[in-house]
Amino acid sequence: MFRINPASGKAIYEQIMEQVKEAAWKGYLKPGDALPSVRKLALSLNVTPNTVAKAYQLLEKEKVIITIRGKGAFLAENASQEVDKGKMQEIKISLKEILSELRYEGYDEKKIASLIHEIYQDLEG
Amino acid sequence: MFRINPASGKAIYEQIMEQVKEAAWKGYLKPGDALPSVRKLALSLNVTPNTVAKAYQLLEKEKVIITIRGKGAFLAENASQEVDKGKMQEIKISLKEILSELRYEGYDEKKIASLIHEIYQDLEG
Amino acid sequence: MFRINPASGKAIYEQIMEQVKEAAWKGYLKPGDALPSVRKLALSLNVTPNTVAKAYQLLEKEKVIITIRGKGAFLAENASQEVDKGKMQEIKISLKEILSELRYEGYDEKKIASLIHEIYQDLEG
Amino acid sequence: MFRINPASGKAIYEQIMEQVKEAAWKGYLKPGDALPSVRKLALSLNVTPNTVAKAYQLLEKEKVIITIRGKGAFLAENASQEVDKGKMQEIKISLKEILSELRYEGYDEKKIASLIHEIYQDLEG
DNA sequence: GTGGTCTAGACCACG
DNA sequence: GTGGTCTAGACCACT
Repeated sequence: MFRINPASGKAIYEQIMEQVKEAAWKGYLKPGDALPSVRKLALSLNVTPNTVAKAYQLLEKEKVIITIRGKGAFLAENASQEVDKGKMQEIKISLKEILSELRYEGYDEKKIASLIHEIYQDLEG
Repeated sequence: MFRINPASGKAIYEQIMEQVKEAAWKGYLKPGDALPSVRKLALSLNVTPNTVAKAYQLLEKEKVIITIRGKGAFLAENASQEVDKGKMQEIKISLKEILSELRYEGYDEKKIASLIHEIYQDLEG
Repeated sequence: MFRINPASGKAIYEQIMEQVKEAAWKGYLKPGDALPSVRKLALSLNVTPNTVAKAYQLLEKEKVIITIRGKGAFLAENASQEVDKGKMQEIKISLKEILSELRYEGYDEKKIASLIHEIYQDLEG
Repeated sequence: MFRINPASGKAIYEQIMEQVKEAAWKGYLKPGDALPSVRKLALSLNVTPNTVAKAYQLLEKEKVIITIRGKGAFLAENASQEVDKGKMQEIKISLKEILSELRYEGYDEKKIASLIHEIYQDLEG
């Protein structure tokens, strides 16, 4: 269900968090749905349970999931709202960094716009 | 000349690198201009010279500056002229991911273009 | 596993980098293999961990190894597979200069080929 | 007469030494010929006289030139022999390093030989 | 004065 | 345990 890339530079627990959020966001997981147990997910990702547990704890803090002792973790009722809230800000920050890089590579606003157009068309295709 | 924020979460040497690039882009530094010496910048930023040196060495690897032993560091003549192919590909991939996410968020090309414009203006400030 | 010569004139971190590359080339290290940890290698070479870390970080920039926080450093999967274009051009330029000098020394293509062969055999040993 | 590149990474005094040796070797300077004075050369290279003086002193140590107080520096009678002596060893070392790099980039002896051939033909052309 | 390298030690995040 | 970063101080070569 989830995939991680240990060599990506990003912390594994963050990758797990992102994947849960993405699943919630794209509708693969709906409010009330059960998440895989810490142990099972740890096994399937070939990671220590500690790492998965950390991701789940942080997700609960962000009110994306709810954990019930002895039963497991479930997607919160208003998870997608919570997810959306942070998402746009993250996207904007990433976009800002990339634009800054592009600018340094000699791209002015016009060239950037044209690049964006090109990539967007690529997505549609 | 440069400012860093030790509490920003980003490594100091990375912040220095970004500021040099930004100064180059905004024209505060022109090709051939001398950068502040490692020691002086370290003093003014209240950082150890090692940290500044690390930033400068990485900038030299990226061909943003040229350092000459015993003389100092200077903005490279062709800074940002020849676009780094490998880097551009990385940037395009990141951009593609972000655009893809934006589309999920319901952004069409027009809204994306407007968002880009907004962020770009922000960078100029 | 690795040996350095502090009196060789070459920087220690460069020697480490070369030795890793050599081990990769000679097959002592295969893609995915773990490198000795920064601290262990530092101990066995009688160097500070910083020096080893510098070598490893530069090797990662060159995509020779992959480091994973908390796990260690590993030989990259595609080490030496995709040839670095920029680097190849630098190598060719150097080679051209050397061949030019050899020609001045009176070496014709045949003698050069024989010299190359001799040095190459030397490397293998 | 001489050209240096302050950004080449090589020490300037070494570059001057190499250029004198090259001039001797290629016959531009013959035994007994006067070298430019320290001050004049320093001026024309836009370098401090100290740097030129250092190069000349080392060249005298290597018996490539002879300096006479109040008169200047002159190419030694047997300069080209002295020059040749060290030259081949330097070339071999450089060649070894380059072959090592090539090997790491995935070139086996056959590919190296073919590359050498190609570059050699280029020189002839 | 300049940058390049190294040491010895520390703290942090991650697994 | 791992690597990533930073500090404080040292020595060196070069200009």
